[in-house]
Amino acid sequence: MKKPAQKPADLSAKIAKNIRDAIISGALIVDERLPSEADLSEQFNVSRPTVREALKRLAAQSLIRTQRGATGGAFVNRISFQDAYSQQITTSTLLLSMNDVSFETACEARYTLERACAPLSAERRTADQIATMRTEIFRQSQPNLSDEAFCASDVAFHRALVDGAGNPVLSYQLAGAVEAMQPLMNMITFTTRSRAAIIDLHSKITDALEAQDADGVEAALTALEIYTQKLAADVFAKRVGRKPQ
Amino acid sequence: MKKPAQKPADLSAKIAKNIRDAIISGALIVDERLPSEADLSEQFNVSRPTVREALKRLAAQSLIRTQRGATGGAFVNRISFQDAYSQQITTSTLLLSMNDVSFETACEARYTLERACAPLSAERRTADQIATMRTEIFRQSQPNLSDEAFCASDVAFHRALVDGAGNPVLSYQLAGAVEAMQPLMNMITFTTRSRAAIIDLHSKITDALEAQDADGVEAALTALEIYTQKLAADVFAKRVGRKPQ
DNA sequence: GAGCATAAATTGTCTGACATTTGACTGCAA
DNA sequence: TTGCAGTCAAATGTCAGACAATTTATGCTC
Repeated sequence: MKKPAQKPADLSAKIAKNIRDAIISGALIVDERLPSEADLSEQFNVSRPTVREALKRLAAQSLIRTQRGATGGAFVNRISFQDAYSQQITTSTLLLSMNDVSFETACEARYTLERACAPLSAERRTADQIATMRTEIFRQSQPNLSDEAFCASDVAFHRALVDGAGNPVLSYQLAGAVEAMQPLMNMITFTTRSRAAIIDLHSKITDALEAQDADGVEAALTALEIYTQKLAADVFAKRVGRKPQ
Repeated sequence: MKKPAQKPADLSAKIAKNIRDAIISGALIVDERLPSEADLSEQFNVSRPTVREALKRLAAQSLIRTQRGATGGAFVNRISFQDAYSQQITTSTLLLSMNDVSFETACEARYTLERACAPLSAERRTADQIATMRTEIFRQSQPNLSDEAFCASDVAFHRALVDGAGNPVLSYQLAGAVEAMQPLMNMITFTTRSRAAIIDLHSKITDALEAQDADGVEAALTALEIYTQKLAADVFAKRVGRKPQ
């Protein structure tokens, strides 16, 4: 007996929620194999395509992975920091670009969070991280560097600073804040003069970090925030001047 | 002419990536309608179920929404802070529970980020937020409160503190850090004595915030972090004592 | 012109089939 | 017994076609 006229109301979303809750609650543990698609379609009394749509939703959140073949199937995925990074960056980037978040607000959030890392980084930074920062500073000083490349190097510099805190949870949380700012930063055209100012502040930050001077790092970060805000304000003022509407 | 033997290699993932990139790059703007599933299946030369799997992946990330009916279809979704919150909390919670992140590390990250908000909150907190915090403190002082309810109130208290900074980006970033801690916090059994100590510190925080004393807020938060870490250490010590392995 | 019935477009779901992949099994030979 | 090759089976990946449900637009009637 078939039931062709069931209750069409986003069944795949319901099934996805059901399985997701099982994973979050711990009823399904890491690396555990889910029933096969055929079994699931029987359990939930839906067709296999519907089950598959549900599984794809979960796969999009990195909650499961699938594997073909005889011993294949869907397995509960251990979410890696890398997975979480990239997801958060995607979400944060779109959130900023779609919601008319002002440069000012995003910039303030970013530097506020980054300053929070200063004490820990000053205490724990490794020689490798200092070296990375100095490498990026050198790269930033190359005159023929494009604005995009300059921004990318800037991100790498700040990530090294954050990673210096030696706390993966902190690094993860800040990855979104720092990287999501990049598209906004890319709107700024960096002149030779402004690059020099930024590089100078980057050097101050690195020096203070090497000297384990937390207050010095914070002060330089604050100066960098103020300078960045000023640059952005100039850009926007010019745009308004050129295009009143 | 059919091509039954194409190139089976996660077509739905490729299509999803294709559309996702178009959204991120701005080629598809908010509220723009995607082609119908039939059109997409023709464009990408795949079947409709495959297209649907791709769309469900995007829906799981809140990148699109779908609507049935004559003028229905898939539309680029404006990601709300609410959407971003819940996604980030899910990811952060699982990240912590699946990766053996120590209580110590997570707690340090959380309070580090929270302290970062202190200066801004001290400056901008509204009367409403102060009132919310005092309400939660009162709730926490009820003797018959369950541990879970106590933790939930704790989260609400700290969210009010963070929201006091008046920066939605900051609130969004910290939501993950604060809420993801809750399952870890729930492992702690709060005695009457420890609740009293926490409530006392919460009061100190609120008082300092009301007085716009940023240093006072930071100091109280640090004290709270130290006390929380001590509570957790005691719990773990007891467990090890009871269960040697 | 207003109201109602119908049509059309689109997503949601089902069914059945085939392709592909990959581990396991079986049987044979050394 | 061991090693190897071929076959098989289970599972996911994909396709095709169909029907159901929903929502809007259209046209017809009064």
